[in-house]
Amino acid sequence: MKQHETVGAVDKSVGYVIKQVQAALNAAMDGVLRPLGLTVAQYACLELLGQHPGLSNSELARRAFVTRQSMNLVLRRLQERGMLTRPDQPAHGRELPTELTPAGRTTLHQASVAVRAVEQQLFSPLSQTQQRRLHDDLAACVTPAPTD
Amino acid sequence: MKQHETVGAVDKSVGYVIKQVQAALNAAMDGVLRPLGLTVAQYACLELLGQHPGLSNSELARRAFVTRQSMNLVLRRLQERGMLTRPDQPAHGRELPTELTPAGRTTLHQASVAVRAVEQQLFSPLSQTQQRRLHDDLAACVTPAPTD
DNA sequence: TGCTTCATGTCAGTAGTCTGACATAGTGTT
DNA sequence: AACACTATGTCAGACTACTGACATGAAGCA
Repeated sequence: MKQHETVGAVDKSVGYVIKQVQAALNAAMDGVLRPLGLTVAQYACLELLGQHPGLSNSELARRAFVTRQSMNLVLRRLQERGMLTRPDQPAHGRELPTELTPAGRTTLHQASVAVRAVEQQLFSPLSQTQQRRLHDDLAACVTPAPTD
Repeated sequence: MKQHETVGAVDKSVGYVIKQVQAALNAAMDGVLRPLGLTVAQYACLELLGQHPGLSNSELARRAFVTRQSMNLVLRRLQERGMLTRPDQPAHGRELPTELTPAGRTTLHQASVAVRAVEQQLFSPLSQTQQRRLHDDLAACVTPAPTD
């Protein structure tokens, strides 16, 4: 309704724009994953396991930016659906290394293709060079210090 | 534990790095806002109202990237704590324009200072020029088309 | 005027995530 | 060997956010 408002300070904030892009990406991912019967968290779990087989619950949680308890539920749901397997006995400590089943790999492939397309479309306003620069700038903010 | 793994594909994804930075920012904001008795969503609501007084519930929800229902609860909590006021009768349609109270403005000021410091610290690895470039690149992905 | 369409505010139910807590296994220190 | 410390998996409860639905007010059109 009020389009005549001048651009406020939040729009100048990098944090706000990051949240904006992240929200758009999340909504778009949800749109393509829902028909596949997957939530964004479940997809993240499958993608991580596809690239790093044998990750434990805690490690998956860290890399998906959720708590162990949340990831535990995600794993349980996916295991019930036969998309992954966990050993009954811990191999090393208390860790239960998780592996994808063939069914999980199939679902992951479909989801991965769809998500990749969504991401590509979202960042299409940027050139390949700009996208790489964007990636590196963001990565520099989360890597502690390039002291080595 | 497994540090010898080569960097996987998700780390090359722009979407993943965005999620990573957003998670770090959210955690850091939560850390400084919790002592003030505010959630991130409540802070976002106050900040939006501080910069755009009189926004309606729906408009606040859109700008904070949550649903109307969620923002409705946020407003109710903040109103109970005397930080904002809503008219009993809608002025125009069904919109109830919200305004900050002096108490709300005071709390907002403290929170705003803290959040600004957090953000500044998170993006400190980047120069001012790089931060502006980062902002513009991200903004280009959410603005439909610069055809005009 | 009457009808359609859309947006807003709100209620109820559901699902997902978080916090707090506990037992267990490995590591390091004395 | 004994202890403290850390990390993992898991259970229970509370909280937050979302989906679905409804009534109301405004705007557009026949």
